[in-house]
Amino acid sequence: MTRWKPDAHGRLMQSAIELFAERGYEATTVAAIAERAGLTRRTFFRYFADKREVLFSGAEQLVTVWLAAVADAPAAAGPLASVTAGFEPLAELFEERLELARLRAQIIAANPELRERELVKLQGLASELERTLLARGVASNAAILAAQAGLTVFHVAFGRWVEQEDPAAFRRLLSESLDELREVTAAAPRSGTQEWAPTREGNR
Amino acid sequence: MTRWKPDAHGRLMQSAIELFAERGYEATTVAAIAERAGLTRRTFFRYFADKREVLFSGAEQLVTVWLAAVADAPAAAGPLASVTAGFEPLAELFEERLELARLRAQIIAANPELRERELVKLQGLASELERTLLARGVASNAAILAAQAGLTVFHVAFGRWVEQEDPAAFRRLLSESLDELREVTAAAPRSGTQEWAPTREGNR
DNA sequence: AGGGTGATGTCATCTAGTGACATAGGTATC
DNA sequence: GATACCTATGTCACTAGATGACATCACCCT
Repeated sequence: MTRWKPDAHGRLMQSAIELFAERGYEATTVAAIAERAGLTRRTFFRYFADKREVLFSGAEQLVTVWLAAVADAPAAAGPLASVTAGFEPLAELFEERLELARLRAQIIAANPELRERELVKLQGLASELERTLLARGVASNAAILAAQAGLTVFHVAFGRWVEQEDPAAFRRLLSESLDELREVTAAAPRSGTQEWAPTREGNR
Repeated sequence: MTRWKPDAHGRLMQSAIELFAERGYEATTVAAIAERAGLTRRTFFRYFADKREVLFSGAEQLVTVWLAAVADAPAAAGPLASVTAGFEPLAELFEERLELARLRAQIIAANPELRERELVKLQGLASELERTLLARGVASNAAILAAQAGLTVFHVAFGRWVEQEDPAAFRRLLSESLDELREVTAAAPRSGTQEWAPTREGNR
C-alpha cells in the first residue's frame, strides 16, 4: 500500500485543465487546483514552476520524441527532411489525445498570459531542433531555417487538427501544411528574393 | 507652477532602468522604483500594466515610426522593400540612444521573464507590419513572410548594434543583415525547396 | 527495531497587481 | 473672485502567486 495516491503530477494537470475549462484560467486559483487533486498549494509549486506550466509540462514529451526522430533521420536527409522526419512519430503520439489537445488549445487561446508562454515554448523547441540539426552536421543558417520552417508547419497543422473532429487526420494535415509551405517558398515571382517565416495567428 | 514634477512616466522608466541595472530585475521591487521616482507603487501601475512593461513601453514609438514608413513606401515597392523602408527612420530614431538601448538589452537578456515579454512584443510588431502590408494590397502570404523577414533582419542588426560602440553603425548593420538574409534565401541548392525563418539567439 | 528517506503538509512572508475612495492643486464657469 | 469640477496622485485594503523553513510520517533498508 502506497502512502499517497499515485501520480500527483497527473492529478494536478487533470484538475487544472478541468477547472480552467470550467471557470477560465484567471478565475482558477492554485489552491483550487491543489484541493481538487487532494493536495496543497505548496505541493503544486513543487511540481510546476508556476501556474502556467501546468498546461505545458506535457510538451516535454513532444520535444523528446521530435528530437529523437530528427537525430535518427537517414543521414542522407536534408535539413528540412530531417525535421519533418519527426512528423510520423508525433502524429502517433498525439492521435489518441485529440480531445485533450483541443481543450488545452482553447484554454491557451483564451488567455494572453498563456499565449505568451506558448510562444516561449515554441521558441525553445525551435532552438532544440536547431541544435540537433547542428549535431548532424547541418550548416548553421540552414539549421535555423529548417528548424523554424518545420516547427511552423507542425504548428499550423496542429492548429487545424484541433479544430476538426477526426483524430487520424493529423498526418494528412501535416503533409498538407508542408506542401503549402513548399508552394509559398517555391513561387519566386522574380521580382525579389523569396522569404519564408512562421505563420502565427493569435496576437494580443 | 505645476502641481507635480513633470514626466512621471519618464521618471519611472529611468528609475526602473537604473535599479534593474544596479540590483537586477527580480531584486528590484515596484515600491523601490516608485520611491526613486518620487511616486507611489499604485501610481506605477497607473502608467504600466505590469512591472515588465516599464522596459517595453518605449517600443511603441518604434512601432509607430516603422508602420508609418511602411505605409508611406513607394507604391511600386515590393513587400519586403516596403518593410525595409522603415530602416532609415528607425536608424535615425535609435542612433542617439545606443547607451540606453544597450543597458536595456542587457537587462532583458539577463531575465527569462523579460525575454518572454520581448518575444511577445516582437510577435505583435510582426502582425502590425503584416496588417500594414495587407492594407497596401500585398497578398496575405507575402505579407506574413515579408513582415517576419524584415523584423528578423532588424532584430539581428539591433542585437549586433548594441554589442559594439559606434552609434552610427546601425544603418550599415541593417543593410548587412538584409544582405545576409538574401544570401541565405537565394541559394537554392536544387535538392529541395529553400526556406527562411527568423533568427533569434537568446533562448532559455 | 531503529534510523534514514522523500513526498507531503504547515506556517510565515514577500510582492505583484487591483479596486475603492480620499486629497488637493489647477482650471473653467459664472 | 468664489465655486464647482477635473485629474494626477496618495492611502488603504485585499487577493493570489511564489518561496523558504521546518514538521511529519509511512515506507524502506540494514
